[in-house]
Amino acid sequence: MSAEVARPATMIDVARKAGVSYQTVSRVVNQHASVAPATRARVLEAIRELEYLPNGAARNLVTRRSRTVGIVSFGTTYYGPSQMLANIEFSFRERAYGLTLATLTELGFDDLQSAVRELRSRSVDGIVMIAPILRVDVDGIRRLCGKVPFVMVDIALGGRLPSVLIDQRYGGMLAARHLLELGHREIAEITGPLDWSGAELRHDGALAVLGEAGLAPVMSAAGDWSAASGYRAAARLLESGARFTALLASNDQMALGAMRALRERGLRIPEDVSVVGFDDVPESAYFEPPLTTVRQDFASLGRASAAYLIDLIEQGATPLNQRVLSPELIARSSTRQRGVGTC
Amino acid sequence: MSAEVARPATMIDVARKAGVSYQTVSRVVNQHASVAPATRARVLEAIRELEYLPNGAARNLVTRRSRTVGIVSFGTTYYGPSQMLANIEFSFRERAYGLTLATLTELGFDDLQSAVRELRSRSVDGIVMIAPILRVDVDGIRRLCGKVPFVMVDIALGGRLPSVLIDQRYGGMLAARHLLELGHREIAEITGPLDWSGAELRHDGALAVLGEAGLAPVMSAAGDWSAASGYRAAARLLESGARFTALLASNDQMALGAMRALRERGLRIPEDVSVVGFDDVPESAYFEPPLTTVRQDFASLGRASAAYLIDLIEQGATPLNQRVLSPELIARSSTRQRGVGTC
DNA sequence: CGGTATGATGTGAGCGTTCACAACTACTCG
DNA sequence: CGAGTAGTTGTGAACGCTCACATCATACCG
Repeated sequence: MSAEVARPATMIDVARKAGVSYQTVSRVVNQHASVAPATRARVLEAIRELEYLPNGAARNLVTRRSRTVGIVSFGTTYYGPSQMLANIEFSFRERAYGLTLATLTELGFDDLQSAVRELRSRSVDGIVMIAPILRVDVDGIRRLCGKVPFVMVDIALGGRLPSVLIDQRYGGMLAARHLLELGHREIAEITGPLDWSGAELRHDGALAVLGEAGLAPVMSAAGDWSAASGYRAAARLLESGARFTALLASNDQMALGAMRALRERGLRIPEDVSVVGFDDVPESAYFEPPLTTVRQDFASLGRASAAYLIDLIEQGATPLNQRVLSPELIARSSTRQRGVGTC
Repeated sequence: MSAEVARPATMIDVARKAGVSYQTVSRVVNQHASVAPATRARVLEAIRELEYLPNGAARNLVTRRSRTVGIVSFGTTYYGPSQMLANIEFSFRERAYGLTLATLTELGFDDLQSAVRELRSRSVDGIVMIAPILRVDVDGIRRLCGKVPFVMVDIALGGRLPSVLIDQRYGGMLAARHLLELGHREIAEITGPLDWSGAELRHDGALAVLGEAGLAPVMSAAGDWSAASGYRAAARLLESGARFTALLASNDQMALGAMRALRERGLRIPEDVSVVGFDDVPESAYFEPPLTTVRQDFASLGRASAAYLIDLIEQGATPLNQRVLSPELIARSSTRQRGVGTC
């Protein structure tokens, strides 16, 4: 009998239909106790008939909470960031938090600032930053977030801000140590773009381990994470005339590109050159040859980040700290004892 | 002199500070014309000092718009979905739309329904569904979305719902035709999980082309998109004793896994077996050998989806239709004329 | 059986904004 | 010089919900 209204049904419409007050409807919707079973049933029926959907904006306005977290991310077309995003997202969903995205187009503080502002104006309950920027203005970020709890992902800040990360410096060390243990002394390196903190840290770790052994990379070239850039970097390395028996690539894609470049010059892997990657993308076990690499467990990272932020949101202040996960060396066939040819 | 308040500043605080009415502040914030330059300056100054941030919830409540679109996605750890998500996201950001995510954990209508409900209660202005589900309940989805405009991405519905897609069936045809042109007659196939519409369509396209030539795949095995599953599928193919000179894989990762399995059995690519992939992941040019594949242009797909949905949001009803992009065959070294050995 | 705890429901107010409208300048022009 | 007009500012109401409190009935206790 009632005319089909253009507006979506409101709580008052439901209340009228069910013959109760709007407050009772609110109680049913929010699963409050003290609603008589019969009343609840009547209300639920009205909700169904009117296709009532609670208006989140109104609710946020009055409660000042949204059960939504904001994610600031960067470079989500790359494997690492996209995996972090997907896993973090999944973990929040499990805990019934909604997600709002703010992707940066470049790695600068200005972009970061407007992203955080936007998220805050959407009244998120917390913020996750997957922003692998190198120079972090610790106080700037704290000021930016104000009272909104936040967690930095994948960035080493020595506990100066709440953060969850995989120790990439250690990963770089693992890779370098592996090559040293195999007897390599002439080691070349393909780094990622050095304004990414991950790239810097991996490089740093490798450098430290080589340094301890009184060594240094025979040469270093920077790529942009892509296989194509790995190919070009390796080509540059070879053309420079540098001699090396092992190559450290800062991610698996660049390692793949580099292996192709090496092979095209008639170098065999691992007989002539050992190659180590980073990330352990699911494909790397199927490369030719299967790639020795450093695994990063993005699923655990996602879970840990979500758990940490939810703690911050729901328990309030915790002692400021960082949670660190360790990467792991996965030895496959792209590395071998120095100077040992095919059997 | 004023006490530092716990609450974030509101429009009224700003108004008081600037000695104007809240409405004037609103005008400044929303860049309305007819505000005297001097007043505007005073207001902006007050905003800066109080670190005022507009409350999005309040704004949404009264305007019934949020300049936010919801994205329903699935399988964002996979290459295709993650690229679609990243590119769609980027395109919306360019047009100053915020994004809210709802990821499905499984491909069912129930999950889809609760995802859409959640997005609607967050009062999104529109919805993008990257849900490569096979069976789509067209009316169900239309009912679910109600008055909220939406666009389906990457799913062929024959124009029954607004959709943007890459013609994957045609992609399957391209791959198969390429192999036929090279003289192959015994063709095996590794499909994706057949409850993904993309997997089904690629398979379908290939089947159609082979059928026209009076052929059919000598054997078919299903994978789950991963390189590991491609490896296992190829192993199954080989163990079955089936003879084939070419292999059609439904994505590049499975092709990679398959190539490894073939090589382990002593088969050379492309001399003994030609292999075609699908997607053209950036790495596939660096596989061993570089992979012939079917390219999908996810950036264009993202742009087209965003543009379409924004049209729908801002212009209102357009003639129901679908926008179709064509994939493209990228011939590399993993395919070759049948029966022509190494030179 | 009066008084009190308990459960179920309703009422008023306010969250921070925008919209529609009103009102007040100061200027222009015949 | 008075009417008209454009530009600038202010006022009241409403958006849909939750919170704090008030109210009412029912049950329980000695």
